[in-house]
Amino acid sequence: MNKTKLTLKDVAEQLGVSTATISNAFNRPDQLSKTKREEILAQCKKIGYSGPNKAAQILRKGTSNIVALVLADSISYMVSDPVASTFIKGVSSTLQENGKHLLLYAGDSDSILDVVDFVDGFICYGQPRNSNLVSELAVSPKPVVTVDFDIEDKPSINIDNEEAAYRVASHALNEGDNVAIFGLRLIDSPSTCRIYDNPLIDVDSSIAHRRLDGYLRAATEKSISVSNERIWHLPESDRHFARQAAKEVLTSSPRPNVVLCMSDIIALELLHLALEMGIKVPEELKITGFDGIEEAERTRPRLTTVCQSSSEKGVEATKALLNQVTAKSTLPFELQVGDTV
Amino acid sequence: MNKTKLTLKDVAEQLGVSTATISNAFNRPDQLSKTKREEILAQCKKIGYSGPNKAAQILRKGTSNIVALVLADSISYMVSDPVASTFIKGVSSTLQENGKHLLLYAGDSDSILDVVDFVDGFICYGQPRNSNLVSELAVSPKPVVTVDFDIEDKPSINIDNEEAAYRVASHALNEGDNVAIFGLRLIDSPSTCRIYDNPLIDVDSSIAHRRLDGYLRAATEKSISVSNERIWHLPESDRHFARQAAKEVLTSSPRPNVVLCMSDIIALELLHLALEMGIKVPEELKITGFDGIEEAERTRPRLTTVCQSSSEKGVEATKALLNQVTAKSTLPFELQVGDTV
DNA sequence: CTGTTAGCGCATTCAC
DNA sequence: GTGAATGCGCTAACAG
Repeated sequence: MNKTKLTLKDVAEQLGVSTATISNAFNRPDQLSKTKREEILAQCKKIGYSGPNKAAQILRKGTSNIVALVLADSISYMVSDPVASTFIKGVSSTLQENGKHLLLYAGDSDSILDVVDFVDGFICYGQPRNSNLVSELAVSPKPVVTVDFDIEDKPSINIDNEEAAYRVASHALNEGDNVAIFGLRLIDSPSTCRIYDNPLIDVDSSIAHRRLDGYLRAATEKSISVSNERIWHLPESDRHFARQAAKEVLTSSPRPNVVLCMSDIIALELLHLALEMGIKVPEELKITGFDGIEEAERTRPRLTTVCQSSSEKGVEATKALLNQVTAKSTLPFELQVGDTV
Repeated sequence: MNKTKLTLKDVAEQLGVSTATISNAFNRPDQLSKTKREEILAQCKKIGYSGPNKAAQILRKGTSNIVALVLADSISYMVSDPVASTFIKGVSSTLQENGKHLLLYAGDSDSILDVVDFVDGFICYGQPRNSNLVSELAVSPKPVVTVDFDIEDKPSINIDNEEAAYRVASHALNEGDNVAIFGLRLIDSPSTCRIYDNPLIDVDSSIAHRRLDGYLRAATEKSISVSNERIWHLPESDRHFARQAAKEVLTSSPRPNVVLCMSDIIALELLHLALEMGIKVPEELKITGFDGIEEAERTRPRLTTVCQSSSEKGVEATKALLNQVTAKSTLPFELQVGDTV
């Protein structure tokens, strides 16, 4: 048992060969004979040398096999969100297949600078809460792939949110409907509220605004107008925020007969509260969701929603990063008709 | 705009000071005057130098601020499990507070050797599916903290699983009861089944066997015997596995009037199926869970279970790692009486 | 308080 | 196929 950790140099001395030979045995099999290589590896194993030091390799090679997944929010929040965790699944399984490691990075961190030097690239899932990260990613020397939002000149994975929202809303709406919308992060407020005349945030870049565009396009086509006091802002796709909005909307008068929700989580919360209150769905209240999470499939009545495959997004984003793809790509979505419309 | 990335040496030259001064300005404020330091930092900012290269620091200092969280299973599975994701929350928030980064590591990986050189330590949550990892962690030169299982001589965070199981079972059981148990990973099988005479796995180290001990102690005290055909094995705490076990147990004859479940997820699935089948809970069927997840609090009737704070486990494990604690510690649990017993 | 120097452990030239 | 030399970018020790 050696007390101090073996280095490549130690091993080379012990085996009576040069350091390059040991290095090649581990990294470049073509540089030496098969028998010699295997002999060396066997010897190394015997003396307890498990290969070149990774920290040194990172410096020397400039690659670490570590990919940073930058989340929109704190890790705490994202990891319990079913949509985000499904995305993480897709990323992690693809990384694992390719021998890469996953570093989880919070979107409310100050900066990516303290990892940019040693990670091989970034997957950025949703617009980070700290917009500083976006600027840093934009000029990062390491590859970046964004998902559910865009950075100029960087590859991205998206669905057509406007069209998806339009499709589900078109399915739900009829002329004369009284419509409310549960939106996500539309204005700059930490709590659930109607948007009224508050300034909208990230109108150009946020998917929430694309979805809103789609909803409103469908409404307009049916000659329905939706005023700003019928549009709720929820800071997160979270059932607690949703519950409050649901209470407000279901006790408002006149009560809307359609509520378009920007996520399944908030749609389900509304659905539950409506049923508790004895409101008939869809006869008295129609509800649409967004995402297509598993819980929505299990719930009765089944939620009408737009399915996007979050895990596939994760897979595609990871592949795009690993293969140095530079194009932006748009994934398909699917209208899923349930019982709530 | 410099095309090639600036190094500390470049900067030192440009500013006309030595490399050590630049290094000290960033790393050891006490080594130079405040004014000089601030002047240097300002200059660096101006020329676009954001600090010493982290990859080089990792090699030089031997620390990276990266902590690996080794999960029991694939990341895919763990990230959607509410108990695990709550644990991850605790870990990630504590790491973030301390400026550390989180590397997620799958328990079905081949080896920890490809990260051991550059991470600062390991938190191991549950016994990794690949037992090889346990051997490697046992001799790791980097600090290790285990949670929900033990490695000799390494600090750990646990609850008293035997006692917790005993307590909830004692609450549920009455003399003459017909008892079934839904256990986790009791035998080596990838599918739901009764354990019969199959060889039990990890009897000494697994928390599932401690819980089983507790259940059986409570049963024995009430003069109840539980045969091996009344004990189910589920490979994971997953609703799909649970559904199958639930079907089996609810259609078995004589049907048990108490089912002790080793997780809330599987208890809830059993509860749902029982209600679908028109079985009255708790009159005809009593159910206990384990963990105390949020969904169990929301569900009606409320599940009787044992609450353990997974997020606190995460916090404590992280603190133990960062503070180099060496003692094993046991966290409290709490019996949560609901409506299902 | 500041500058010089010697590695951290390795991979890659380039000669042989 | 192999071995010696250079430096990846930095920090800690030391000398001034």
